[in-house]
Amino acid sequence: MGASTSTGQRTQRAQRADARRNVEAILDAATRGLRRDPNVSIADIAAEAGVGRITLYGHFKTRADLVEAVLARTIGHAHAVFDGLDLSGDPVEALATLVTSSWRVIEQHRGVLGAAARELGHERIRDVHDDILTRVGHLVERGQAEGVFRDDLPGSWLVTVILTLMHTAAQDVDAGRLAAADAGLYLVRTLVAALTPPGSIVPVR
Amino acid sequence: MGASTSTGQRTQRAQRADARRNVEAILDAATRGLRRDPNVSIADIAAEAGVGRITLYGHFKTRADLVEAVLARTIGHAHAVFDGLDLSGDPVEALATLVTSSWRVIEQHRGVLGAAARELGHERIRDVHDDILTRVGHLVERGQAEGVFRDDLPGSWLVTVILTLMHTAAQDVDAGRLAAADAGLYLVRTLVAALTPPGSIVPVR
DNA sequence: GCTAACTCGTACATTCATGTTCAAGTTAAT
DNA sequence: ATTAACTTGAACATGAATGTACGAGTTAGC
Repeated sequence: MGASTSTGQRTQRAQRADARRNVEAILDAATRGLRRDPNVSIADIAAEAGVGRITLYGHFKTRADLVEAVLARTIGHAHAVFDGLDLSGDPVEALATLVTSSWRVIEQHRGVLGAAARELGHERIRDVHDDILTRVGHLVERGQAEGVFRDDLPGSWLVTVILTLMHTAAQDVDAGRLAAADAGLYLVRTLVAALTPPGSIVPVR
Repeated sequence: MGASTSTGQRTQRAQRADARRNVEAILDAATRGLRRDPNVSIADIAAEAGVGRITLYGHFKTRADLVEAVLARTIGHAHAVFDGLDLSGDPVEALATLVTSSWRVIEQHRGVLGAAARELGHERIRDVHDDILTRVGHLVERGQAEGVFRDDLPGSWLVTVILTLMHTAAQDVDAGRLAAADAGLYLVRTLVAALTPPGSIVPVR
């Protein structure tokens, strides 16, 4: 990471507390800024973080370094959320759990990934994005195999529908068009219905 | 429009054929470029249109003029498609008609709107976007009133779901992840199921 | 054939963003 | 109290994009 080194790299004292606070503030500001506008300037990020541009450059050598750090942190968050999910058992319940727990993370994830792709190239993010696709894909396949999810449409399309609507719900919440408290419920109802096999009854939730 | 004047503005002959061809080529290139990257440069647009940058500036005084022209043309196309749709009768069939006929237009529309919003401001596009929202909204309301669309979710959310998935399907087609021939069918199946009231059977299509 | 519309590359001015350098003040940690 | 880590604005260099100006060649339409 482009930020100042930890004790491991120098045999002196660890990074100062105000430096650590500033690094987090910069990463927070960069995350918000990049999702809003992938071309957000370094000056704007620094201003929103409440630090000088020079200070930002003290922690991140280049813009690409900063974006890389944002990407790494975002991926870490996403993995933390997904690793904590129990997606075994009834696929419909697992889908509800997945959707309710991760719609926020998905939106951050895709927003940052989009910005990072422009900055760092698609290669850098392909493998990390695939991880989430794979997890959701396995759930969809399991549901299709058990006959509780429709199999007249390919799993890849259903995965796209799931991720896209989670992203959309989060954007609507950010835009004030949807209450955060409603997002999970709306998503679960919409997606469970969308995945219900033709000829079957849409579950009441 | 920022392009060269028609006969109406000067009492000389109409715009030359090669000039009209170039204007269309520029608008086509700008539409593609803006959807790909809202910050696409004037130089790139001109190159893709196969004209000189100076020629482009001969037809459009500024970048904002060009974006405005792209917006106007895109809106015109969308209206032409929507005006030609018969959305009366069975709401489920009407939804299928809407989706099958306009997923391509929706993607163009939203891509250009997004780019135009950054360039021209959100005010300029609010009223044009509302028209399509209104038409889709009326269909959703009719379906809810007739009991064939779920009413445990607000119409505004269902409209968002419809438009978002059409946009997504078109993006997947552009990206090669989805065959164009499959897009309409996948969308219809997914959306009809998503809108089926809980406790009802998902229609087989 | 004539002529005005149309086209063009190069050069230029301006603006903005990135990244670097400088000296010096502030402050966290010992 | 000390000191090294951390912070800072201004100035600067570089590159990229927008928009303008120039003279001149091309061509569509009459």
